[in-house]
Amino acid sequence: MAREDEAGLLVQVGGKRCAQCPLVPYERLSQPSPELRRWIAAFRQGEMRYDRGEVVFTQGSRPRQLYTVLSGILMRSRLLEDGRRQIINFMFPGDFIGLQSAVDSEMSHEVEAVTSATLCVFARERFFELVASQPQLSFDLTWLAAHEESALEEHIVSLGQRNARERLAALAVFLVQRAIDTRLAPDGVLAITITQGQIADMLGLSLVHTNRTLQALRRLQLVDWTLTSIGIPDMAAARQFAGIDGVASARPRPYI
Amino acid sequence: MAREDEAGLLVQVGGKRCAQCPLVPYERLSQPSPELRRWIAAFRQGEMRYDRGEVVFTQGSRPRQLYTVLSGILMRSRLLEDGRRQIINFMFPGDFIGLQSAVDSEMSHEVEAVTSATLCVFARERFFELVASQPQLSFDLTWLAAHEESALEEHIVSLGQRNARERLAALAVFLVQRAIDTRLAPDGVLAITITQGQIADMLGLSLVHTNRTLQALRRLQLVDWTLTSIGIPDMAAARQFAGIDGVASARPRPYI
DNA sequence: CGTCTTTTTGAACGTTCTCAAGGGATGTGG
DNA sequence: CCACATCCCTTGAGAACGTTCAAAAAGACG
Repeated sequence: MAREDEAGLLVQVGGKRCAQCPLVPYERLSQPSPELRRWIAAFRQGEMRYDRGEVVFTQGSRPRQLYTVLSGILMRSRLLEDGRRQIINFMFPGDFIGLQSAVDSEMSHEVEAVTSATLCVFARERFFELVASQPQLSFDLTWLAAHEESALEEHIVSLGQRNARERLAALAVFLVQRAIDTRLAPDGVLAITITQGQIADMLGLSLVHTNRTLQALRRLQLVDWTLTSIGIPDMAAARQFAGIDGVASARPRPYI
Repeated sequence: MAREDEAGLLVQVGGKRCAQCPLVPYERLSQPSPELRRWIAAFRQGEMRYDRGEVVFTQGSRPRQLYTVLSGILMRSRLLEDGRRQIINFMFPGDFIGLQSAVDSEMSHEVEAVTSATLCVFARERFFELVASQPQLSFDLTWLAAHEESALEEHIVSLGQRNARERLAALAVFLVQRAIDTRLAPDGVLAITITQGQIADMLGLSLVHTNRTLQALRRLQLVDWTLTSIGIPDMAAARQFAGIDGVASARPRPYI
């Protein structure tokens, strides 16, 4: 069921053209210049499609591709030798995948699709060329890296300082907010299939305790989280409960 | 006692010349080309020196400078409204400070000196210019961002999956290893003053439990951690105990 | 309809937290 | 040089939070 890690096999060159890139209509993304779009079109290898559960690349591998999420949601997680796993973060449309492989080191994590997803594929070898010729692109890459770092910080704060209820609420807020920002939840409800086992692996809790905590939050009417969707009846109340400062990024996400 | 956040006040332009940059002799850093060094010399504003406990910039600020660590160790931490704080990571010579301010957003954390430290100061406004003219530099920046991300991942794994003893051991290994890599602990002992309260804030543990866990590790002869230094009698045993896979980065750290 | 996955519940146990107090080291001013 | 303040470390004890083991119920899927 797992897809090949190696290049080429599933690349569908000449799928949708860049002219119909699904990211461009996102008004919250900064629009690339026509010239930048020509460059990107020339560099991209094609698109790949993954179904829920399929692995994009494994921990320890050195993929020859870099990816941008065109649609869908993915997650990256780190596996321990004894079988435990820690989910690091989720990835949404516009996110860049493979920062580490861009600089030629082993991936410290694996990436797998959470919903069906399409990725835009670039050749790793041409990364330097791309960055050298398009300084706007390296600036955007820095932007994405800085914001990813900020997201990981927030996760660290959750794991280090928040109790189980606060962690659950913070995760729900984070996911729904990102979904709203990327137009995946126009009505404030995110359709995504996440098992309680996955939540537990994200938040560093046991499955049993995750279940009980989730029930408690449901009883408090703070989150409406089922196997297939996440809803937050009162976003302000949920943020307050989780202890999240209302910091929204002013600048629109860049387009890569 | 806290230093001004504003530009200029404490900048010592014309301190040590770049020709004597303390980072260059590190054989584990990739050496910059003569041309790159000329560029860097032209862009840098000067050096700043901080003593233990002094704050480089605060959470929520928008510093007009970017920094590279020339010597010393710093930490960045995120403060919650109720006074709790979570230490995110430590920074060592060669690290870049201010990725977020490079792309013009608010800093999500504060940075403070843990030992006395000197930083190399650059103007934020000229960041784009620098990246555009020196593609090698944006590549190096990407390298640093990717490795910082990896370090944060490891921290997330600690907080999510490891118990108190394992966390303590993992942190000791991480700090000593980074110190060895940056030549701050030639004999394998790192001279750094870290209180148990700071350890607790890094690992998401209470001060009391941190203290008891530290004693347990001392009894097990796994770490030799006092207020002013960290030693690891048997590195392999400590790594094993903490559950750290022995992954060393092949490529030398870049020089920025 | 049967199988597999996911959720739910109970109960005992263990880790970690909180509260409270004392002790040691260092520094400062009288 | 002593008295006092401050900062950090240490110890005890009860309570809270979260884990583990075990089993059953509820959904999802072919």
